[in-house]
Amino acid sequence: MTTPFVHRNLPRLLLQARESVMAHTRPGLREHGLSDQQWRVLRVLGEHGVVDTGRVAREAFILGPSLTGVLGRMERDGLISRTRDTTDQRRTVVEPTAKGRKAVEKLSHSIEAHYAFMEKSLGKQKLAQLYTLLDAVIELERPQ
Amino acid sequence: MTTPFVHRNLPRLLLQARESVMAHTRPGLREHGLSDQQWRVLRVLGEHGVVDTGRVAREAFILGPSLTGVLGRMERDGLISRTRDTTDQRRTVVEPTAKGRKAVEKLSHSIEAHYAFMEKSLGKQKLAQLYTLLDAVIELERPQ
DNA sequence: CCATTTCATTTAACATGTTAAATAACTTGA
DNA sequence: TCAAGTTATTTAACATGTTAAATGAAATGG
Repeated sequence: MTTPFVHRNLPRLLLQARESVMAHTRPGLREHGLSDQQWRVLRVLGEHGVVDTGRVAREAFILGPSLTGVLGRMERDGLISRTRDTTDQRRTVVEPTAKGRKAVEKLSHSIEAHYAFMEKSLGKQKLAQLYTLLDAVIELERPQ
Repeated sequence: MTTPFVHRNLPRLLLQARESVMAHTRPGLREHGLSDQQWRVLRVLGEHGVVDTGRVAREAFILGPSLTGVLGRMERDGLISRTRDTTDQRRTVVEPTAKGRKAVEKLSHSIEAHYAFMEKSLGKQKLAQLYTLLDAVIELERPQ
């Protein structure tokens, strides 16, 4: 039996690229005591202020059950607060604390600087091209 | 405080693209009782036959401690066998069983078919372009 | 108005990711 | 040759991913 693979390994390549980008961001996150996932949550909160859990899950790309734990630890660490939605008691509403907002404020600057670095070293066009191609790949398998 | 983010969220985009591709592959893997990681291991074994754990870890992009568990369950499920390297007793050598090889054989076909589909719907050039851009991003942060 | 259905989140059980420390086997230099 | 350093893998402890089932609160139709 010969090697049955002809093409590059796309999932692995995507995983590796992601790791490569995060390798740059992670040290900053860790300085603030944040995991990757906690940062994703904070980023969503930084964009929208007060958000229900469902939306956090969608935008941070974290599954519900996983998010339950993440939010629990973030609350424990004083990064967010959770309350029940008064109009719909099924929903949980999440809000960053002052500490959480401060982390977003500081980290967002260094992350934007990283994008500037990538635009410079890779080329602004190529980066835009990458976004477009990734969007296209995502669109390929969209259900319905 | 205004929204502090200007750029697209590249790590999230990469994660989403990966999920999108895997969404197509996963059902086939599950039919064979394979997790994503188990498939990555089998793919490496399909490419090299007999490999030591360290190389599996590198090529399947799985950290050592994580791999220990994955290989344990794969051995339990009759997909691989493990032996000590005779010349260097520190190393563990991994080999696919007949069952494991059969899974690689079958799945590699449907996965190659998926690449054909992506080349057709996205364009062969664009896919190649995506590979190139991802390689460039990976190269950006290479240490040393 | 209430039984049924739908929806949002959590719990449970197991697999995997991640870092640090432990183990065990090689390697090296005095 | 042997103590010290290095390398490969595993163990430990905790965080996260993943699927199915449970819980509890709207919504809906008869």
